[in-house]
Amino acid sequence: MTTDPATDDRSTGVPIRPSGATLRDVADAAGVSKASASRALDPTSQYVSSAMRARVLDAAGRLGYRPNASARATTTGATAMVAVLVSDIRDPYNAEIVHGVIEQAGASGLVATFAGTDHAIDDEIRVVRMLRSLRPHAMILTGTRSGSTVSRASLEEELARYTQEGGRVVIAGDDELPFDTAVVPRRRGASALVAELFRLGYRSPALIRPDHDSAAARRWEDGVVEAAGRLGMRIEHDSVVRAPMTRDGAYDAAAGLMVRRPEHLDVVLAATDTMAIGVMSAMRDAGLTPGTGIGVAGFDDVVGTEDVTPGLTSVDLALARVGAAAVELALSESGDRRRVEFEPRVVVRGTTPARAD
Amino acid sequence: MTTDPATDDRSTGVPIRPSGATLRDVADAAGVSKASASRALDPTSQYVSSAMRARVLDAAGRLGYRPNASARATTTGATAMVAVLVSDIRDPYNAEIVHGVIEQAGASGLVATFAGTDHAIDDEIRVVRMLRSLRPHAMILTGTRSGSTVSRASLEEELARYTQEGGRVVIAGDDELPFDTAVVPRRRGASALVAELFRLGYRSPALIRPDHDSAAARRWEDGVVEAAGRLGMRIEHDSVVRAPMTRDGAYDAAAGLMVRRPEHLDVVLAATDTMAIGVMSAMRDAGLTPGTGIGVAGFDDVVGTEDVTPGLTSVDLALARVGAAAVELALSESGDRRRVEFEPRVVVRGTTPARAD
DNA sequence: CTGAAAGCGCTTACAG
DNA sequence: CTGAAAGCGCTTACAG
Repeated sequence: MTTDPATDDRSTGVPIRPSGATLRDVADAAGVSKASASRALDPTSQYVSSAMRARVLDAAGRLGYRPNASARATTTGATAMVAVLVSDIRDPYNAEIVHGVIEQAGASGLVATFAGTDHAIDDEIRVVRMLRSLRPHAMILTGTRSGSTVSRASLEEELARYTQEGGRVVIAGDDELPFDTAVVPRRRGASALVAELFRLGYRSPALIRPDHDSAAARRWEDGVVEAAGRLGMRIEHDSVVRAPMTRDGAYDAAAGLMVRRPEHLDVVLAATDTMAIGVMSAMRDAGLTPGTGIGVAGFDDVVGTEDVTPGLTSVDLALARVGAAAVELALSESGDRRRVEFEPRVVVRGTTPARAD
Repeated sequence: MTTDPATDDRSTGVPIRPSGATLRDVADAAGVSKASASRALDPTSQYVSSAMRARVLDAAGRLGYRPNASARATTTGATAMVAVLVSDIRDPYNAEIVHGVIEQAGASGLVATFAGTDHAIDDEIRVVRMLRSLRPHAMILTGTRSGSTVSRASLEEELARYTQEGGRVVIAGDDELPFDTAVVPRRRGASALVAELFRLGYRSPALIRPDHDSAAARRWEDGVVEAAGRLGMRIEHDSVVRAPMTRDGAYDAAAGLMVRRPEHLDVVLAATDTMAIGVMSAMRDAGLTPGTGIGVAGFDDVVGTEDVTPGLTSVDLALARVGAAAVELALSESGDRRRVEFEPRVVVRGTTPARAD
């Protein structure tokens, strides 16, 4: 499906529509020129008599006038829009970021447009090409992407073209493409979690991590290991277990861990909340109560962890704020590449009470 | 925050952008007129010599030309876009529908735009007004909405204005606004579930339903009751329990139910999968195994029910297809109000084995 | 099959 | 403070 870059995408069978009231109509109804009507409708325009503005506003209201954004955009050169490329909107992680984008875009008077890319870089290239037509102020890339090095180069090239046209590109997620980035603070969050657990008296963690090697999983593990090393906590080699990134995968891994029970083990860290819930079940089925004796902590705080008992300690990555920050980056000028990262918030709940000793 | 309908929303501080190659540039590079270039780029245009088309396509490719969608839209009158109003994208139920919309829109050569409305009708009115500026081909409303009767009337009025301009309005969800609707088959799905359970030998269900009176909850209960009545299954009065729509809410309700244990109870139906998972926990904690003796069934099949053991019987509402169908409704002509509804799919898993008797 | 011209609905210098 | 005019980048009859 190699689309010729020059091929057009007109005529999708979409019918032409009649339009509503136009600036001309408003001007006529108010008895002024189009130019004046345009100025009266622009809240930032200075030189307009309030009498005329009132007349124009009144006429516009009566006619239900809405400015034609396309016409405006062909005049001004760009659409008041940010385009978001998201791998899969059904992933709650992405949905949270997207939510932040929508909110912030709305607050900034922009509309947000989305295109799915199904994790494939080749898809993204196609989508970027399509979106360039809309002349959005910015494109925001979120979610993970996988593809060959060649594809990656083509994607960067297509994005570069877009920036040469004056567009802005912002990444919301991992810091791996050469553009402004609103970072999802995985590494920092994992470190903060470990530091907090240390403060609560925990000393010997086990890790349940996904068995695939995603950037996300790697950053979580890096953060954990970094903080543990710094604080002098020991992570035994056999206390790092790989498992499928599901509740059941983590259940099995944790069940095995509970049988072996490494000597000083006092807390199990799972790479996601969903996995942590599997860990809790495995502990229960092994006759243990999470938080009593051995603690449990998750990561991401995006699924309904408030629903489990006892409450699951986790890390809030402020994903909605990441999305909002991406929009802000897109709207502010910049000379060189920028990077914003929020402080993640460790949320201590019942699964990691302070240890008595 | 009553926005004057006539007030403009220009000048959000968004900078003007330079643009890329233009049709003029392509025409010049190919040595033809703008008109010819335009036709050559239009795959449906008949009267173009293939020699010229080749030259133009080549030039466009070299220049990285992308047609300006805004200019095209001001010429043709409408944007190749569907606008989706969604109450909260973080709700997996909505995310699934939205996913279907994005896919189908992409396949139809349209882009999809989203605006959040936070469940409030007044918000939706504001958003519809804003979106009208974009002249999208259609607006798709999804998710639940709450608001006064007055607000509801204003919303319908604003939407009517939009349809008068030639726009199309489609609902993806419950059948309660006077527009084309892609129905989420809750009622039908609940009936089908009960029929299937009947076939498997179940005769005495208990119901755990949300304690608030949403349209969704009502439709589920209606479907259950209808099928049960039709099949001669009895639902005892004290076997319908209201509970908060969370795992824990359902847990408590089910725990109470297990203590009382209505005489012939053989299956517990929960209004959502999340609630069903709470029911399963309560049963376990009461020393029972879900599916052995008493069955459990959820609804929606949207959360990761494949992760629980035994697998949870549920109903797949085909939400992505609902989203896709909404786009299709938006693109096809219609005289009067239409309504499409898919057959939901009952997914039988380990929690409801066939009963021996 | 191809080109010159008009027009879509707006905004923005440029003159008053 | 107000208006006439030009221009944004396209598409589409209308003549060749």
